[in-house]
Amino acid sequence: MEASDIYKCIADTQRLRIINLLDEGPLCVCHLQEILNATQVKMSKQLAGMKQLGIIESQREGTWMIYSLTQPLHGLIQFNLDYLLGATCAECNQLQQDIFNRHKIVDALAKNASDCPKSVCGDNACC
Amino acid sequence: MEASDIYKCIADTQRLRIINLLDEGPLCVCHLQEILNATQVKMSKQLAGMKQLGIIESQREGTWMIYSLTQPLHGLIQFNLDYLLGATCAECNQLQQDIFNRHKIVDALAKNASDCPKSVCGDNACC
DNA sequence: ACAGTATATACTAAAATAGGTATATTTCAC
DNA sequence: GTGAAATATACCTATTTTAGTATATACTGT
Repeated sequence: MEASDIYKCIADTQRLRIINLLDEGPLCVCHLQEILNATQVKMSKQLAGMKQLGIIESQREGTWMIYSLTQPLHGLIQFNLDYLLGATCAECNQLQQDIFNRHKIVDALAKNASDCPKSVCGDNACC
Repeated sequence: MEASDIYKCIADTQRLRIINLLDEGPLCVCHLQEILNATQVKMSKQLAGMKQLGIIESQREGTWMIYSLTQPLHGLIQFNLDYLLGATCAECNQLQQDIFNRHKIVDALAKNASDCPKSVCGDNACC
């Protein structure tokens, strides 16, 4: 994975937002879709591209496909994520907001075990 | 200048190399061309795009057009440049090598005042 | 005014990227 | 094995990006 591949990836705001969300923990496609307000196809294709690059990986859980960041996260990615989360700009604020929305959605899921993949909200002891 | 604009810019290795070279000091188009082994048109167009973004600026000196990084350099750019110069990867090594070549070329210029824009090699007291 | 050097731009073609619609695959519950 | 849910893929089109050829512009020295 070359530096330029990483920059190409995070140059797209939505891909950057995906990385940011997964940095908080694994998520399945439909929840990413919901938080980012994206279509299923677009999300699936972006995830496929990022997986091909090796930035993320997936693991099936029933009908859900759970995506997570490949560990250890490439230093350059972590570096930029940290920078952006500490900075002030339209995109940076969006990243913060996404994390907030992520918690809201995962918490809501935690109340309904059947909507809740273990690896997403297992910590919330909901399923 | 949004973060994504910056990433899009440095996602191209040659544009990243231009930024790296200019971080050492101003250079004119033809010397960038020489160091990066690029055609005149390609170089001119890349510089125009980066200037439009506000990352670099230009100043005429006779028939030469001298390009330099707009100060202060955007934190995100400086941040990534520092990271890459301290890391080990194909692209990172290239950046180091470019700086080495830059010195060689500027030093050679310093021996022939007529080839040497003041703002490029003025420090070498050649022109 | 003219020739030469450095750089920029117009125009065009090729290539890469992105997004949509329709369809396929995988798994589960019954 | 059938139907429903979640996800992936094939195929097509629109948009963006890139790079080349030819030409224009700006400046200098004569």
